[in-house]
Formats: sequence, C-alpha cells, structure tokens
Amino acid sequence: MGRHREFDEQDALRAIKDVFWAHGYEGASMALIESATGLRKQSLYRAFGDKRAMYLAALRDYDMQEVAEATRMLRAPGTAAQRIDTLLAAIIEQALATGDRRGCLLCNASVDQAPVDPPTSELVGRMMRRFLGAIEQCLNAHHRPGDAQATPLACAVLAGYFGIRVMIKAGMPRPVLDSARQTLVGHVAATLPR
Amino acid sequence: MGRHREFDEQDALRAIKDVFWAHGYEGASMALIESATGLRKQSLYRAFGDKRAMYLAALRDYDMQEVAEATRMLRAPGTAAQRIDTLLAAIIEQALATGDRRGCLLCNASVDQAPVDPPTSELVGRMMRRFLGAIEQCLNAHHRPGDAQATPLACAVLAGYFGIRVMIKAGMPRPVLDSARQTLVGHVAATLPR
DNA sequence: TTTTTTCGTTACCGATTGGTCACATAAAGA
DNA sequence: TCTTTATGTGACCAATCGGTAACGAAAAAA
Repeated sequence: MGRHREFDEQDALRAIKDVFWAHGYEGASMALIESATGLRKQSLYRAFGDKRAMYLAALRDYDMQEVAEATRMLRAPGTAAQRIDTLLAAIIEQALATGDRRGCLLCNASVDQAPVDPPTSELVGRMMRRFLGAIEQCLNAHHRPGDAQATPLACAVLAGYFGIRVMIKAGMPRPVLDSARQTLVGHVAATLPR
Repeated sequence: MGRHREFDEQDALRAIKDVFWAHGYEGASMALIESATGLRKQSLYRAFGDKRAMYLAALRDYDMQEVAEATRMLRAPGTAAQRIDTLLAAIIEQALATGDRRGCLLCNASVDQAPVDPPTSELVGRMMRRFLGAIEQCLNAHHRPGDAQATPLACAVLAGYFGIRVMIKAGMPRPVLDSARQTLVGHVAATLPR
C-alpha cells in the first residue's frame, strides 16, 4: 500500500552534495537545492529531513564516493610515494584544468561546520581518521622492518593533502602547488626507501 | 566643521574580525556584529561600508596583526627548523589548551569566500604569497651555497601549516597534530643542515 | 473497484537577512 | 554664538531564510 517515490534519491543526494560542495552550508539555500535537484522543498524535507540532515547525508555520500576513490588510488600499483604523487597530481591537475575551486568537501566541512556543529564534527572526525588510516596502509605496503614508522609520516601526508587543497582554493599558481607536492612526495620516498 | 567619531574604529574592527573569524562570512550576521561591537548597524555601515567591506577590512587587520605576529616568530633566533617548530607548536598548544576552534582566518577565508568572491580571492592570494615569502626568508636565513633550494621547501611548509590548521578544526587529537608537525620540521632540518 | 497511504505542488508561516531613511543631537569651524 | 556637518538611534524596508499545513492526484494493496 502507498505510493513510491518518483525521483531517484541517489540522484537527488548527489545534486544536494554538489550544492553544499560549491557553496558551503550557510551559502547553500534551500532555493539553490531546489533548483539543483529539480524538486520542491516538501519532497526534499520528506525524503531527507531538515537541511542539517541533508548536509550530513551529503557528507556521507562524499565519503562513499570521492574519499573512497582517493583511497582506491592509494592502493594502486607502484611505491607509496608514487601513489601519493599520482593522487596529488590528479587533484592539482583537475583543479587547474577546469578552474574548479570547490576543493574537497571533507576539508570544507572541517573548516566551516565541524567547529560549530557537533554531529558534523563527529562525522568529519571519523572520515578523516579513516582517510588517515588509508594513507598509513599505503605507506605500510612497502614497509620493511627497520624503516621509519609509517604513522607519523601518514599524519604529515594528510596535512600536506589538506594544505594543498587550501592553497588551491586560495588560487595559488601551479608552481607553488607542484613544489609542495614534489617536496612532500620526495620526503616520503626518502623516508621509506624501496 | 563636523563631529568626530565617538567609538574607536580599531576596537570595532577587531570585534568585527572576531565575529567573522568564529562564524565565517555567511554565519556572521549583522546582529552578531552589532552586539560584538556594541554599535548599531548604521554606525557600522557609515564607518566601514557594507558587510563585504567589513569582511575585507577584517581580513586586512588579520594580516597586519596575526599574520605579522607569525612572520615575527619566523624571524626569531635559532635555526629555520626551530623557528617553524616553535610557530607550529604554539598554534597546536593554543588550540588544544583553550579549545579554540576558530583556526586561522586566512585559511578560513581561503576555503569559504576566496572561491566565490573575487576581491576576497585577490586579497587572500596576496596575504598567502607574503606569508610564503616570510617562510622562504626564514629558510634562507641559514642557507648556504649548495643547500637545497628554499622555495619549494617553503611551499611544502606552507601546505603543512594549512593542513595542520584544517586538522585542528576537524578535531584531530594531539598525537596526530604533533606527528605532522615533527615530521614536517624534521624534514626541514634534514634538508637544510645547519 | 475501493481503500489507504504517500506522493508532488501551492500557498503560507514567522523570523531573520542585509541595508536604508529620517531625525534629534552633539561637536567642530567661522 | 551661529552654522554646518556628521554623529548615534530607532523605525522601517523588501527579500530571503528554513520549515510547515493543506490539498488534489497517483499508485499500491485489498
């Protein structure tokens, strides 16, 4: 009994994610979300709850889609340094080629909502810890006894990742971004010889 | 002819900066700014222009106060690695001790307004370039012919700085922050032997 | 076919948004 | 002292904010 939803929740959530991604939480008005999804607010509220719930759902979707994709790149063939270099180079290249300044939704959420909204803070913390774990696992893949510990190095790589994302948003030119990337990757290669 | 302003513009600007710092651009309502400054909107609009102008003025004040302070720390006695370590340690310590999650206004502005507001983008770009120059100068202080180039290393240090600030906002625990700091500083020390 | 549930749409809600106008007043120059 | 200018205050503005109530229609179960 009852009627089925006419729109695809996944499609709608992806559109919602794009709006939060591009405009942040406060900057994403319900009017923007309506036009991005092609749906009316009542349908959105019924499907997802209030605006905050939509934001958290978008964050979770980002985790399952884009963060998972990055994690996959960290498991690709090659040395740890090569994989990290590939990931960072792809991010820089895509940003400069398309002029896309949305950056990383996890980074954006950390800066604009995590400090003021506890549920967001908790979710962001979980996502970041998992991403850190993926980096650590990547570094450990070629780890041999006697090598430097991977954990602190992973923290530095994570910081470098977020730093580069911030610098992209600030409009820093390619040489600066590439220098940061090369220096970071060079350090990884030197610390984990293989 | 004419009457003088009754309030101190510097004091008011500092209060405005604190509001944007803690709440971001969209999250900082004029009502918040009114109560933070103790002034009515009309006085604020007359003194500073519209909200956007207040934001840019706050950003410039942040540049002259807090960024200048950081730059000063990078000119303190000691090796380049020691100075950078002192700066990062102070940031981490202050954040964890006071629970202050406002982070760095330059970083916040890069993430939430630079991508969508050209004047902010331009100002943020200038500020970041100057900060990068300060880091480079710090690295060059003990630079000797034959040492690695300071410029790319400075880019990596800047990325590490912003990455740590993002990780603080995300609520990452002290060991993660300290690991990132120590790894970064260790790399600087190893690259610029002195 | 009838019943029941949820659908999508429209209209509407009070609150808040950034910003302006009018006005009495205080102060500096003549 | 008088004039002029800019002050601070409060009322007021349309627009937008996130969210809800009411409604006819569509569809699944009986």
